Amino acid sequence: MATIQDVAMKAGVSVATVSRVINQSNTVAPKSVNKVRKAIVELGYQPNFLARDLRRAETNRVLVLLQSISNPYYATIVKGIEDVAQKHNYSIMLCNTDSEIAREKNYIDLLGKKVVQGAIFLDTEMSSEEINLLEKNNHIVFCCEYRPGTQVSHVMIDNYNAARNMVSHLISQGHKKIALIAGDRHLASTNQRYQGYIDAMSDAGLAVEKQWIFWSEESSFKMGMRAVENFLYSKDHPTAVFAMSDILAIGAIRAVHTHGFRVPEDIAVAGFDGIEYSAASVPSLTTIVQPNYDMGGLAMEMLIRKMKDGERENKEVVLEHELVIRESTSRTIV
Amino acid sequence: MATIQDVAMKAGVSVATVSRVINQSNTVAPKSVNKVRKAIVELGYQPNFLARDLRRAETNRVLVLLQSISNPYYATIVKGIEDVAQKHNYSIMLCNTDSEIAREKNYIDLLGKKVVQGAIFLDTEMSSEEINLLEKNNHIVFCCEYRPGTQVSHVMIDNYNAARNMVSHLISQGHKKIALIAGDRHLASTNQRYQGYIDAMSDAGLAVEKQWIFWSEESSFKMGMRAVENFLYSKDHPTAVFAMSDILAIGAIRAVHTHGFRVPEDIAVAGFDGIEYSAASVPSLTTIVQPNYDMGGLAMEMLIRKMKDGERENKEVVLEHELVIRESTSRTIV
DNA sequence: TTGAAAGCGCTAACAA
DNA sequence: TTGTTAGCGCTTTCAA
Repeated sequence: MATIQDVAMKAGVSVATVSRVINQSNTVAPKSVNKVRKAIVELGYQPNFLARDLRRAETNRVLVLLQSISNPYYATIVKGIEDVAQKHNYSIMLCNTDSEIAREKNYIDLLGKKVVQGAIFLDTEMSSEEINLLEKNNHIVFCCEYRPGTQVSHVMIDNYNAARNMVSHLISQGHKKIALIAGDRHLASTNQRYQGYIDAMSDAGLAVEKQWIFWSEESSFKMGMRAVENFLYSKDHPTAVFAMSDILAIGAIRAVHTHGFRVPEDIAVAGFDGIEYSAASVPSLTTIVQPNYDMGGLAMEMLIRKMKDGERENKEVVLEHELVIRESTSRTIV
Repeated sequence: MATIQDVAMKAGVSVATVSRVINQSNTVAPKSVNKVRKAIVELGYQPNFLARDLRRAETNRVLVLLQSISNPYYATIVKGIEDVAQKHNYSIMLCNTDSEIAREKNYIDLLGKKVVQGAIFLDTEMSSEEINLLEKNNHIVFCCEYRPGTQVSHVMIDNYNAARNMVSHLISQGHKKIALIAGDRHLASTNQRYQGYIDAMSDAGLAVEKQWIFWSEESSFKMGMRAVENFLYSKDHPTAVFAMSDILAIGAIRAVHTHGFRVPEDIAVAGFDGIEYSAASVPSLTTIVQPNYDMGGLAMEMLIRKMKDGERENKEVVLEHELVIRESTSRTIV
């Protein structure tokens, strides 16, 4: 384990000079640069980042907190974050919280412990008070989600109008009885989408039956299936289902099939998010495509401005969504 | 930003005593413990881990390298790794390489730079020489995969027999013309599965046509679709397709449908991995379920033994797989 | 253009 | 039971 001392010794210069070479200072004589380079190669030297980071009081590392990487929705967002991070010489620590508060707390502590310089939340179990407190002393940004009652930068789509668009589409296909598979009530996006659904229905003069709404804390195939089983055997059952995530929607499609009905002929199903699988499922899934890559990238850029330029202001950035109509809601296509 | 100095000052003790309290040494007088605890709370002190890690020359952090979190196959493995890591007080750094050698190199350098103490590879672009070199000076373990020609601990299933089982199942369903969608040729698992396919066919006295084998470097829906399009319009087209991953298989199913054929009636499709989708797809997918959670956990345990106990020996651990038959290959079920 | 030396915040050996 | 102090490996200021 060669240290900078060893390199200095071998090259016959001081550690300061070695440090200058490593950090591309241009005040080192070419001859010295060569000697140092040679010594570095010969010793297989790599600088100890713990020492460097301690000394510089910066790690160029940020935390990215998500519920679980098993949710494909996150994949593209993370790619956007990573690409921007890399461009600015930051690296990211991806952390699965599994929605466990203790696990999340552990990771968040990495901020106070100086292991990371900032954090992007794709998801959190913290209360709005905790979030506001955290924001006071740390650089944080929310991506694709945020907690109502907090003042923290975030980048999102217009979830209210996206949901409205989707429900209007279903109505335009002739549906009058439209069920909703809703997500976690604590999330802003859930509430906004819920309101979009309610308003679209009421604007069309359609009633919303309580038994058509299924609340699912968790976005999983299983919950999508369970929701459909709930609807199918209720009296006056819905002819269309709007799920707040593609995963829920795909579970819903599966359950409709399992029970011997067809999508979209018997029941139409629509999702939300635009994950890759939405295009590959059978039938392909009508969904709201979120600009996930860009949202991730923008969130990272906002975070970098906070960390580098000390920007204190918190902003809301809203990006465009897109309604993509596919087989699962199309009466004309099989 | 309170430091240990500040706490010592406030509590009226030395930094050593504060350090002892933080690290649960039981040689501190209860009265001192209380004073220190109080000061810590009042100052909102958190130890600087960069300093601690530098001093201790350990970070209790390990690297987990994978190609992309968008592959749901990794989700359960990572969960297994994380749970074991947490139990032993390690935390993991999850890194997407995107199969880019430069990005991978960057992450691997974190070993030499002392940011992490070990690494688990779910995937790598490195050559066997590079891997062997890396293993000399670092603690590394391969999980669910390995590179032939390397001497590195790894945990896997018996890919050869798993593939054989699957192809035999297809043959038992009456198929004689069975196509293969193969993965990245550099991976051991690909070669083993390939050989299993070849041997199962030849044991049954069945011919393997060259045009029935589609090599796909990448495990994506798109490649699964492309493969099927290739097969569909070849003369003497196959009646069954064995894909080396569930993602490829689901893409294949999608393409069969798109072209107006049915699964499994016209073409049966089998996958490999046992990802969550495999049960939720329409039709549900016959696949080889790998014990992903256990494989991840075991890999982490092997790594911990190397890091903590300095175990040098490299082992191969082989776990059981399971053939799960579902709709996509079943003639009896619709 | 270079080197000496201070010091980042912590742990741990040693002495008291 | 406690405090003093060296030092982990690096960067950076200051002086030469």
